[in-house]
Amino acid sequence: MVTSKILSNIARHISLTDEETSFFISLITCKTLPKKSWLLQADQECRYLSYVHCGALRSFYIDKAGKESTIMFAVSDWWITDMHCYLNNKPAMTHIETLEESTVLQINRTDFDRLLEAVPKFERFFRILMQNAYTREQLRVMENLSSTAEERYQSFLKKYPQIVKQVTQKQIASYLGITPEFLSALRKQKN
Amino acid sequence: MVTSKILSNIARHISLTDEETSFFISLITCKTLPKKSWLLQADQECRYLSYVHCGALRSFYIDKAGKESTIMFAVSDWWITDMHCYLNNKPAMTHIETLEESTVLQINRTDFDRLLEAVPKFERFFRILMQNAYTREQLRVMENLSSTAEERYQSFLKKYPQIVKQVTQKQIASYLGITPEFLSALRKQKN
DNA sequence: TTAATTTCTTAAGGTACCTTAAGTTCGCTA
DNA sequence: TAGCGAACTTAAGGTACCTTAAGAAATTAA
Repeated sequence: MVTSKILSNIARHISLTDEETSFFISLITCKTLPKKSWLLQADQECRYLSYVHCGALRSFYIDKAGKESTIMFAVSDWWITDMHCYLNNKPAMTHIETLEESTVLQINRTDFDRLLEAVPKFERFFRILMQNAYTREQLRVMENLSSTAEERYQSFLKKYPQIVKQVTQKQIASYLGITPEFLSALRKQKN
Repeated sequence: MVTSKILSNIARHISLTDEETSFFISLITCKTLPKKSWLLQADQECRYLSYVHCGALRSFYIDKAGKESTIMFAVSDWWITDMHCYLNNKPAMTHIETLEESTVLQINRTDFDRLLEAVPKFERFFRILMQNAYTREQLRVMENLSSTAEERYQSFLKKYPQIVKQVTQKQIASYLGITPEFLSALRKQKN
């Protein structure tokens, strides 16, 4: 199992002893999924918080009308789950699919609690992770409220140049909250 | 200074010793602001994280075109700040105004760090606070992407019945991302 | 390589929501 | 208690973005 990447992700915010490191590693499991497979489906129990070692994933919501809305993309070194349902033990509201072959390191809910209890430093780590996730979502809400589709698209290109390379326009459109047809029209008029 | 409310807010997630409690209290300051005053203005340094003891506040963003977008409302027992700028010591992007006379308990950035260092239990407290804020924002993004204005308005009424009583329709409209005129039209057709 | 599938594009017609502007009601302050 | 400014309403005309449908291009499967 490849753990150096996840350990340096963690080391960005907290320092672990060797013992703490091995304990953490004992709690995570590695999973490799082929392209276009499910990491999670709506209504399933959301068992895992996943760190993306490599690959690309997308979480999305399907409303009653059947329309997909992309909640987030996760590429190498990102964390992904249906956070609300993972933390509150509720059936998942979202789907998570692989966009290419992906390897993830996972921790289940019980072990997550054990980890926080045994190594309180992880409270700090996840506080910072949640903090960043919160402010990122808040900025996204602000942008959705105050910008046009064109501006949001330009901002997405600028903010996530790596993701742009790994996902389709249809998926970007559903992240921006517009139709693929309209995104296509926007792209045409700019170039 | 009235501290029982903020202490039971904290006690919902962590238990403090008497000593920890007094240390925490030594770090917070109390401020009462009249109606229609500023807790924060854009471009100012964002010094404080504020707990709303009583009253009602609103944080909002003003874009280049001068349009206001409401980011959040905070009534009694909520926490509010420009989180991104508070945590990263950047000039505020948002404004926070009182909608009525309000009393807030505040902690400045330096003391926030001292608190987390001296009483690591607060890492847990703020992890949970950030977690909840994150999942709330994520649900809002989902709703903004997948629902009509009418649906978002109904959902707002249901989710925040207390807030509805304390804010104007113009402010609700700017939270939903629609014009007050359109909100007025929506309300007409339903009743 | 071809066939099948999916993505991307184009275009015409439609709708949700906006802008402007005016009138009405509400809530302050004099 | 009147008068002023803000909030709310109404309505007409406008625009950003959607829906549908079809064809072209790219990707995948065989």
